[in-house]
Amino acid sequence: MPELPEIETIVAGLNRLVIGKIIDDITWDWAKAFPNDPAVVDATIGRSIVKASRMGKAILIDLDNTTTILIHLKMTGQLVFQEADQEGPFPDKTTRVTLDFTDGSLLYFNDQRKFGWVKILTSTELANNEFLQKLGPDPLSKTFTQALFTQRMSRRKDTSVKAALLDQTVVAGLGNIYCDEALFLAEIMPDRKVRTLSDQDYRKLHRAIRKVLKRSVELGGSTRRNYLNVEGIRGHYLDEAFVYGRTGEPCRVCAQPILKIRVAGRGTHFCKHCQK
DNA sequence: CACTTGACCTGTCCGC
DNA sequence: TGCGGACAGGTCAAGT
Repeated sequence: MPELPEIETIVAGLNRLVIGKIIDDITWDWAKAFPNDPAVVDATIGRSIVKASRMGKAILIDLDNTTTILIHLKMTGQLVFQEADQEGPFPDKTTRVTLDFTDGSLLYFNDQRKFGWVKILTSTELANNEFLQKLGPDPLSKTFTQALFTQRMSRRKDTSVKAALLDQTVVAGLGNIYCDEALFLAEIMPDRKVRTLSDQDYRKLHRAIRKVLKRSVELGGSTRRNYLNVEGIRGHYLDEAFVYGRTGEPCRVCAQPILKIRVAGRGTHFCKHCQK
């Protein structure tokens, strides 16, 4: 699902809606989505939510007992909040985990494809989490300099630019949509080998990544099928996407039809005329 | 170590 | 209308 802009939107929503709420109960219907020791779950009841944050595409919800609820939405996960007196479409058959708060409000973790998960971790377990430790720089942070980007990419010289961008240890937060969009803006063919990139290509790509992610955050992310923010609302980036999901439609720059191929095992959209 | 592919799941869409 | 296959916003474990 959700890539950096969608996760950023969700985290902002959590910080607006669930801070200070006290967990009254946790229920789940799919064990793999909630792989936690019963004693740890028990210890979480009665704890309150301190803050939400993001590392790449992972969501962190800190509790007041120094534990953190770590969530990955994978392809089709959603986190949807519901007020006590509110009517909503959830829970439904995709609801995997439900957090009940003491004031009667709820937070649903829904996931059609069952790839995502919710894990309760101690501060030590969080600090030692290998996936989080290995994440590359966050493209929206000041640490994401062009020099660091180039250096990280250079570990993947023999693969396609697209495969390198999808590698979360190179840059944290890009997925299939924003890779295609950034490569269009940078005028680079997705199947180019990393080793063929010039200094100018790196400059354009670094800039394009930041630009497209910032724009999508402004528009609340992208909704293709499943993505919803915490308030159950869709994102609108795809209304103005350059290539993603626009196969056969005219390029917004040159009017040639957008093409779709397979790169790094993923559907990949591009403009043959604009990208080299 | 780096690269590619299949697996994890459910649902939808497209061609016959 | 039904059915099979491909594909869908991600990551990990295997294989080479």
